[in-house]
Amino acid sequence: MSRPREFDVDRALCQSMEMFWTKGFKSTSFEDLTRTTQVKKQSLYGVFKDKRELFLKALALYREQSVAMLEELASQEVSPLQKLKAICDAALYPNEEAMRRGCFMVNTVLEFGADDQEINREAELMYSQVERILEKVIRSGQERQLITTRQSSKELAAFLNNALSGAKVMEKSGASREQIDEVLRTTFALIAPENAR
Amino acid sequence: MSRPREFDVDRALCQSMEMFWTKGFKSTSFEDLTRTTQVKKQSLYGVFKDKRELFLKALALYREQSVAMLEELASQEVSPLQKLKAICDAALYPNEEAMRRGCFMVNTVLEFGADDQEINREAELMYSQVERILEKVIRSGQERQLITTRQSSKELAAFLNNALSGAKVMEKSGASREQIDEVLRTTFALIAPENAR
DNA sequence: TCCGTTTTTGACCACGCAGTCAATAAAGTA
DNA sequence: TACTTTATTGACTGCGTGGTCAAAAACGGA
Repeated sequence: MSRPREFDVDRALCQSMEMFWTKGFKSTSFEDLTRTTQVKKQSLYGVFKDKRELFLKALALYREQSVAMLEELASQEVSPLQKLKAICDAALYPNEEAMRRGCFMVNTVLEFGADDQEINREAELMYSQVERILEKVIRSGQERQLITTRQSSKELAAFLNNALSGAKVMEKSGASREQIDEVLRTTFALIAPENAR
Repeated sequence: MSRPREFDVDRALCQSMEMFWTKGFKSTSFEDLTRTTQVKKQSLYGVFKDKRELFLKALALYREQSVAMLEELASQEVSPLQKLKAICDAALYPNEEAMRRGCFMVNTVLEFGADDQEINREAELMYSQVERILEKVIRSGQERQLITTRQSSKELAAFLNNALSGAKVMEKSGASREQIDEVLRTTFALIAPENAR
């Protein structure tokens, strides 16, 4: 009936995500996108309304991938504290380049600010999903008496998530992994003074 | 000898800082700057080499002002824990608009990323100055047995500073003050379980 | 083989941007 | 008052940008 599309939309979206993650929204030009995706401008516009829609789709993809990775880790058969540590590691260092790029969601929230509702809806979604995962693991740690501070699992999850945000800022500002890990060690030591190794 | 300058450089720098703080580097156009400062383009160029130099000066000014404010708070005659709380409050809510703008330094680090050495030198300077202040207060809290966790003052200062970074991200992402304060309460409760009210 | 539909392609446009130029104005000095 | 020096002013420039247009190409169906 008609000419079929020659490029893989998911692939292009994924590559665009990498680009936006690395350079941010404003600093990524459409030419950057056509170069990395090898898809011509008009073909992208045929699928995505404009640069912003492509960005929002890329951001949602990032959230889905990240949350899926953390959920996977939370379902492993290790102790709750080890799970928490693994989740933090994965959130901060999901792959090789992440140290330079930081967290796409944090970068984005900071770039767009408090006024952009669509962006902030996405960010809140990620925050709540990550906190839900953290809370579940923390609760199981409390049930096994590994975490005995008097705070609720919800409070601790929000607290830990916040510490992660801070670490993601450090990451982007070029702090060494050792510096970041020291902060994280302190954080864990405060949550589980007896059992944080 | 020659015609004297008509505008106040410090005043223009301060106004530029507000602008950059609100909109970031890339999103602030030179026209934004000439409008808020009421100084014509060429006059600004007469004092500052280019937009970037003006930005760097504004960033340094922000750091100086912020650190001075925190130092002032640290020298008040109240208990160390109250001091810490006051410092955190001042770091997060230095004035009315800060909730929307977040922290200029965190915003900047996230905008420029790990590659910009000049920016990161400035950020590291602020980090180290703030941590030095925090550490001093924490140490006095330890000496008075108000803080009895086993971590060193240096570790706790880095940890607290990191929690502040996280809170600054929440701030910029439009979280409510109540949400932020809850995280901060948890943070203080973990540092000083007995004495954090 | 021809037609209708949709993708592809590259040229194109209007705009906002940082930074520059050259003419003019204003001060101090002699 | 004339001269030197610097600040001011507004017009200008070149570039990169997101987004559009219209022609050409490729496919499926008849």
